[in-house]
Amino acid sequence: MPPRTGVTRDRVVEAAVRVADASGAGALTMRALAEALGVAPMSLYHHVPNKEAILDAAVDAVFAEVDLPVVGAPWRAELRRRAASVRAALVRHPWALALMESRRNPGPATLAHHDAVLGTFRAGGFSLAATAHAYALLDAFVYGFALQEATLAFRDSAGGPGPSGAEGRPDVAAAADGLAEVLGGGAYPHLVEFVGQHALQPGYSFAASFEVGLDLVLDGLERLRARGAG
Amino acid sequence: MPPRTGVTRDRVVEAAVRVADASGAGALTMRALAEALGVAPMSLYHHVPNKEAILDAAVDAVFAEVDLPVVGAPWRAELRRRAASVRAALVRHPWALALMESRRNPGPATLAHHDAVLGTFRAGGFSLAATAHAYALLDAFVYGFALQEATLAFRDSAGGPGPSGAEGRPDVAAAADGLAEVLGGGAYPHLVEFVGQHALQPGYSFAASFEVGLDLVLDGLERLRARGAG
DNA sequence: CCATGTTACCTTACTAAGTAAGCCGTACTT
DNA sequence: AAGTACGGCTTACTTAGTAAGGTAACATGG
Repeated sequence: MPPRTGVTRDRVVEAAVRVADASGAGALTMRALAEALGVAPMSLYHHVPNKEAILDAAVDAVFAEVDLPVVGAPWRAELRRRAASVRAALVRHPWALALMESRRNPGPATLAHHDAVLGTFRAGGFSLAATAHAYALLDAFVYGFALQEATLAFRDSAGGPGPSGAEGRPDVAAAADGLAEVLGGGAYPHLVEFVGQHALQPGYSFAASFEVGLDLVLDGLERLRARGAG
Repeated sequence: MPPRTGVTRDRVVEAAVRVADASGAGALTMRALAEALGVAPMSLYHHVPNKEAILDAAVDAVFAEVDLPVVGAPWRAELRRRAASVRAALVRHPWALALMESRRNPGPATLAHHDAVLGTFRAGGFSLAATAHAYALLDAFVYGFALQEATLAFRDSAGGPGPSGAEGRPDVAAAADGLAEVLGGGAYPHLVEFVGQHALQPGYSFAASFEVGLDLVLDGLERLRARGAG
């Protein structure tokens, strides 16, 4: 059914991102990918050496979506924007984070990304040593936050019109119930307080902590920079 | 050759951790696990419903290794110790982080862990809202840092008297060579500067950034706490 | 204009992994 | 002593990655 307009490496990667977005990383099989392209499974191997290469390229495609900081512009604003952009990309493509961890071969977009960030730090007055610490801290925060969001996320079904078996269930409720059993006993009092009095309250949003944390991190970087320069 | 002393659920989990530690998450198959226990693959299913449950339990086992903060003791020192302990556990069990992301059922050790951290924040004077932001930031940093370490996967020291098997291979050199090809062209100048002038320099250690980042984060938490209280 | 090669795709089949189904011996209960 | 439940075994089905090799359409050079 799909285009059939001839498969290319780029089309394979594009389809891989689409399939993973729609149905999760688990659904990203060579067969599913082939079907999405209207082609037999083994045909993919004429454009890509193996699945690993597809995953490498898919991760790089996600990096390519990130809004790069402008080297030389005020570092704090640039890196703030880029941090939000990275997080947004990882929210759009929740499967990417898990893959990044296992990828060993950075693609061109990934390298360009690192280069821009490093350049922004350096142009902003960070020493090499300070840049190392700063980059480690900033990305630890961004990736770690995204990791937590991914862990909290119950989105296992994504509303694609897939022909796969029905999967939509009250997962949230189920999880909450599951916890309720355990929590009832009086163990974990602080957890109960936190969940009951805060996390399950109407206005609560985990995502709101991103801005707060990011600003604290950027404050820390500024002090690190000042310290290094002094 | 293994014990053969009768399989139990705990033995299965213990063996799962051992296998994953020794050969990575990819090597953790039901068949490999069965062999490690001197048993046929299907025998495992008499003690565990499925592989998912084993992974859930393995993750919980890692949490069980973490040095919990003492609720009521000075929060900064307690949470500093706990952060280092979490990182150490994730370095000992590099496969755990990837699993955590996909686990949906926290075990008792995991719940106790969260409870202790939340309690430490609360007893330290953090409001519920501040606790939410603080916990998100702190764990984003810890997990994100561990994620980066896993990605870099060089584990540069840690210095403990670990009896773990020898692992030294020219992985670093290989990766560096791979990059060198690409970097040669003059693209990525900041990356070249950083790697050449800093990261590949003798004394460099990525792990050293953990302490620096952690202290900056804790400083931030202190300001968050003061702000919330004022 | 045909033989030859190249490209892009296909069919078959092998291997590894998770696990459903059901058999069997041992040991403890009654 | 007989029954029964437990713990382990064997078999076999399903899904996934991919090795091996086949084929049709088009390009090219003699």
